[in-house]
Formats: sequence, C-alpha cells, structure tokens
Amino acid sequence: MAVDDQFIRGAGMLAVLKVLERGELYGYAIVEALAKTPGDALHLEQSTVYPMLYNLEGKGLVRSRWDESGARARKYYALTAAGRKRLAADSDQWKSVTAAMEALGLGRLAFARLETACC
Amino acid sequence: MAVDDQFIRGAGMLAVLKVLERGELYGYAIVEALAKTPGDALHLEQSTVYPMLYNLEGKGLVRSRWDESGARARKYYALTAAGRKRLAADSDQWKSVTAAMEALGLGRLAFARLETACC
DNA sequence: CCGCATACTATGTGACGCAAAGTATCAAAG
DNA sequence: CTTTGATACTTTGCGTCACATAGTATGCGG
Repeated sequence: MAVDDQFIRGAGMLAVLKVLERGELYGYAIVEALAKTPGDALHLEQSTVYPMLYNLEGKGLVRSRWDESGARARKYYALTAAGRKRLAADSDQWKSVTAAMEALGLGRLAFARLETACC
Repeated sequence: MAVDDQFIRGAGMLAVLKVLERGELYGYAIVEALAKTPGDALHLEQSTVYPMLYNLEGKGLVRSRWDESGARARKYYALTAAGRKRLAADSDQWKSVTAAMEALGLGRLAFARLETACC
C-alpha cells in the first residue's frame, strides 16, 4: 500500500463514485482504475471495493448488471440518479475539506505559487 | 457538523498535528482552532480531540504539560521530534491523496484551468 | 445563584478499509 | 499437461477513528 489507509478513509467511496461517473464498470476494473492513480495513492484492495459496491447498491447509489457474454462473468456497476446526486454533494464536501486543510498550510503549494507568480 | 465525518477520517489527526506545528496549545484551544477553519470543514468534537491527543501522546508524537498558573488548569500539548517527522510524512501522503483525487477530476478546477490557459 | 463558556475525562457505537481466505475460469509458460 | 499467474467475485473478522453521550469541575456575567 503506497499510502496509509488512514488517508483514504472517506475518500474511498467518493473515488469509486467518481470513476463510475465516466460510465459503467465492473468491480475488478474499478480496482484497476484506482490502482493506476498517480502515486498509487487511492489503491483500494478487492476486499475493500467489492463490499463497498454492495453497500453502495444497498443505498441505491449504484445499480448492477451481470454480463455473461464474455469469457468470464462480470458484474457491471453504474451510477443511479441518486448516486450522481450524492457524487455532486460529496465532491463539494471533499473540496471543502481540502480547502480547510490548505488554510492550515497543507498542500497545493506548487499551484499557489503559480497563481501569484503568473497572470 | 458542516461536513460528513466520513471525509475527516484520517485528516483529523493530521489537522491536529498541523495546528500544533505553530506552537503548543491546550486541548480546548485546538478544538476551537479547528472549528474556525473555513466552512467549518475540519470541526472536531471535544470527544474526538481529547482521546486523539491521548493517543498521539501514547505514540510519542506529542508531549503534554500541565499549566496550573491560570484560573483553570490547562494541559498544553506540543509536537515532539517524532511528531514533527510524522507531520512531514503525513503531509506528503495527504498531498499524494489530493493529487490522485484531482487526477480523477475532483476539485481544484480553477487552478487546473489556470495552469493550462496561462504561462 | 443560575446559566453559560471553559476545560478535561470516560464509555460505548458505527463505519470503513484491510488482511486473509475461499471459489472459479482462463491464458501462458514450463 | 500441469502449474503459475492474471482475472473476477465473495465472505469473515479485525483495528482504527470520529462521534454521541455522559460526567466532573471551575469561573464569570446577569
């Protein structure tokens, strides 16, 4: 694990909703998509993603569909209307938290410098 | 609570270490300092902060000192060398996570736009 | 003297990500 | 041909963290 799981708490569900925003994906593809984020920072284990998907489905934020046409059966997940709404709300909250952390002096220094030095 | 506690998970401890970076503070002052972050996004309850401080002290990341000189006794906490080291490491991890979230298209859009449109 | 802000302590709960283990199919390498 | 690795989904139990709730206690303003 590249990043202590402590910092993924909360962000995990949001990250899953976000990758599903592009279109429906099956569980394993979601795991792979997150594993490829820069710095491997959002890497979530299978044992994290699958239960999370069941949870999200239980909450009505995603819906699932079995695709048996390929060599291996795949369970595709897609955002529901409620899921899209939740994604928007959670995105705002995430931005709010990162903004507060910035206010404490954490992160985004490169961009901040760019902002003042440029334009 | 302004922000769902889900998004504070993990960030909470980092936020506490960060406010202690400026200098020693007593528990109640830490609670107040965090409550004043923009959007109240990092608001942590007393019942969260105090146990966290005991925990941090147990890990050797902060040390405490009773000040009985004032009207009310106050327990001041300060970063140890290990705490400062941990703060630096955790700051990097936090940046790593926020960078990954940005890569998924979350947050900081203003800066991203600025970066490409400018310079 | 009553309520409110200050200041610290303690117990129990729930959610989340993980490790570990299990099931099963398929492709490639030995 | 068999064994290894990647693919793909499921399940159980655990540790951590923030919270609600409750309790203790002092000082100050009305």
